[in-house]
Amino acid sequence: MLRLSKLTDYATVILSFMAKDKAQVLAAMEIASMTGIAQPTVSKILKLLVNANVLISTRGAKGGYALARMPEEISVATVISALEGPIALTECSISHQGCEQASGCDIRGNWSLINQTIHNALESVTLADLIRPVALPEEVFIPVANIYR
Amino acid sequence: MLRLSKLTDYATVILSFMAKDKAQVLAAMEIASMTGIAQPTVSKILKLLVNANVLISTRGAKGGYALARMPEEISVATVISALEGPIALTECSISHQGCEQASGCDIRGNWSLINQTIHNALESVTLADLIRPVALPEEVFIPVANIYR
DNA sequence: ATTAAATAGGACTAAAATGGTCCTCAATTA
DNA sequence: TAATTGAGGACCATTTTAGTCCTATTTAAT
Repeated sequence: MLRLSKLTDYATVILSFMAKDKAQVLAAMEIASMTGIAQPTVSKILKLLVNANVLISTRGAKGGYALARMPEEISVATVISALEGPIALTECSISHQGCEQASGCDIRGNWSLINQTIHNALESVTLADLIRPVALPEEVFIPVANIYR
Repeated sequence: MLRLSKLTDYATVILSFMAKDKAQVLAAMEIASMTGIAQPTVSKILKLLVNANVLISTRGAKGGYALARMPEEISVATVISALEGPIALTECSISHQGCEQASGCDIRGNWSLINQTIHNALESVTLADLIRPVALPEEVFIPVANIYR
């Protein structure tokens, strides 16, 4: 489905919450209770975001997590790769190693163009964009079956 | 990793092969031996592509599969959704049903913009583009660890 | 100093998705 | 009628993902 993992989805919810909250430092437990996501899961996600330099953590009592920079400076691409690793549609996009043996492999080189396009799209959207309220048009409910045609 | 499934990857290889081959109709077994992909797997993929109206099948002796239309008319988006279902990064992109209870859900509406962008990117690339030989720059080998930064 | 509150790091388990194979039925040609 | 080929779906093994938990480390407050 070319879909994001659940954890990535949670991460955007958590980050959006943090970006909107005026408090600078929030403990994992606070975030968990505010977002309704289980605390161990929240902690797991926060750790990954710290490793990716999206968040800064403070240990010890009164510790917690804070955004490492302004929401405008945090792209969706960064968040996705923090949770899921590099954004690459095919294995070949990471490295062409060992692809030469497949008879159709020369074709796949063109995937890099597609990858680049998608990466650019995700890079251009920031956390600030995500929290900006959009007037969504009236929701139209479409049964999933219909989407498959 | 936001990556395509292996089957989708195979599908592009198979379709590229078919687009380049002058024969109009190819049996699953022929395709399997030419591409090096196991025959049962090839069959599975071909069936999915028929259901998505990307291929046309002919049963019986001398039967096989042929492209339903010109390579220029077959988008990568079509191929991906044939194999993996609708292209939607988040569940909410398919339907917002039941999202209202989450405190951060109003944020996710903006995902639809991202989805649209990516969908457009994939829609704009066709099978014809995939088989067009590209002069790929000298491959630079980057250890995966470095990509994670 | 000691205690309590937090994060860091990683092991572990259960559930879900994926990849891959196989079997039976239907259609077509020779 | 026999041989060839696709249709459809069941099935299983493997991998991935989600989620939890445990132990160590760090810091603040008393």
